Amino acid sequence: MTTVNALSEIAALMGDPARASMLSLLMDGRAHTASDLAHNAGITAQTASGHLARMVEANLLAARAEGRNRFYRLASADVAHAIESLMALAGTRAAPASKAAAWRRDPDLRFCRTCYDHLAGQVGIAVTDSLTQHGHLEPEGSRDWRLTHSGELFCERLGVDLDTARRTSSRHFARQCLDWSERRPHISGALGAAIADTFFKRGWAERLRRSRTVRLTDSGRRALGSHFGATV
Amino acid sequence: MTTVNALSEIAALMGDPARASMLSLLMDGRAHTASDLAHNAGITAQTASGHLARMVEANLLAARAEGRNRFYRLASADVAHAIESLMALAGTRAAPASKAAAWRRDPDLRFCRTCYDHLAGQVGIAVTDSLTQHGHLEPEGSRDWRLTHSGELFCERLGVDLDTARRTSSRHFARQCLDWSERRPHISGALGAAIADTFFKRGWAERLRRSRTVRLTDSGRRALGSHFGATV
DNA sequence: ATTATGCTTCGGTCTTGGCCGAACGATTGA
DNA sequence: TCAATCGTTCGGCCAAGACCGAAGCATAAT
Repeated sequence: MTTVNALSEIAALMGDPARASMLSLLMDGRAHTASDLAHNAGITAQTASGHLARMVEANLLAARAEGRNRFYRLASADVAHAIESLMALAGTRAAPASKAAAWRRDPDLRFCRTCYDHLAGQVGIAVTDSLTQHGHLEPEGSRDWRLTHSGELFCERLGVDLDTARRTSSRHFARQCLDWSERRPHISGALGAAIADTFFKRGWAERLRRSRTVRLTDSGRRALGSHFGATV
Repeated sequence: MTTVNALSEIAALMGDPARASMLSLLMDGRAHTASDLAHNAGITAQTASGHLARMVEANLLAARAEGRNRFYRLASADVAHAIESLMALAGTRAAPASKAAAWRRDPDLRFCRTCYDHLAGQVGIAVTDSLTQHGHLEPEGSRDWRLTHSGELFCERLGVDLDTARRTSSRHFARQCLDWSERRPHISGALGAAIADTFFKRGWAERLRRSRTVRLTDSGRRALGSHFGATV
């Protein structure tokens, strides 16, 4: 039964503190240089290089060379989701007053963050809820959404790049992603990423330096009200 | 940021081959004795005892003493689902002709297996589909099902112990669980477990020795036709 | 009582693998 | 061409932890 080995190999890769630190940083969905990841994990470049090579080998990460830099990112949304599921599990540990669960109570992280490449937290839920309540989005099956005709018009009015989103055929267009802090689904997939892009491009939200936390700007707060009819 | 430590600690626990082997065995949803788990993992009882204690400490497992035996089981369905997500990730490894992915092609496992404590695979999907198509079950939200009035009558006629299922209030009653082989949701939660129980009690299905594989008996095949209007 | 079985704790061995210093290759800029 | 930067490979050091033998403590069977 090789299923056991496969499980332990993948888990062992995630089980090293240095590698887990790198994976956590990469959970923001962006690509980071090797030295960036090394510094963040508190190890030297040589050591990091070995870790990164092993994770690329195991298809957890993808690497892209650019000049003398080398950028690493999570290999797929599946990897991100597996990491999220482990984090959620870690959060439910019984240890009373466990410090390990402190991050789950981080109010900024619960308010707005990136989940791989789309918006999550209260803001992600607010956007998703607004779209469904206005009939722009409908659940389709148990894991997808369907963008209605009115939804297409709404997105175009907002400046969401639907064409590019549709063109990435290798990827689910509109996916339901379970939000660990809100315990409800928000929108992910190519459409979710395109919507998040719009938020960043129009200055409604900005990523924080070294974390998944996203700050909603004042204009973003206004936009949520005027475009989505939501207050957060 | 302690989220990193939490992630690496949980993953490291799953990352040891012996522990992964135990977890895999426990994925059948049943409780196993310490010696059973030790033998299955190919290690001595002392070593296994240490592993088990650590996993209980981390709330991955729950232990129950019975006579001079000690039974261990997965602590929650969440643990089972996290393991499934890692296994799914391991299955998508690029390695061409990888032996690690062989188990994903096991036809018996795809046909019928236990997923923690309910039925999965083609049979699990067939049961779920039949219930929804006859209006006994309706999707509720993105992660649950609702048992309709006709569904209650149907279950009672079948001999499903709805009272007990309802009484386990600590648990979701009817949950959608994504089937990795069929890529569609089947029914889990207390109701899913009660339905699986019925299949075993009435001799429609039987668990195989040391695996998650479930064999559908001849009477089970007939029952699927007569009660559920399904052929598999 | 005595013996057998299941499980655990303790102590010690040994392998695995993470880590860094040093050296090297590749790319960019002066 | 020379220097600076980023990344990698190599070699050796070292600690974490997986493993087992021996012993102890329950519970159950005779």
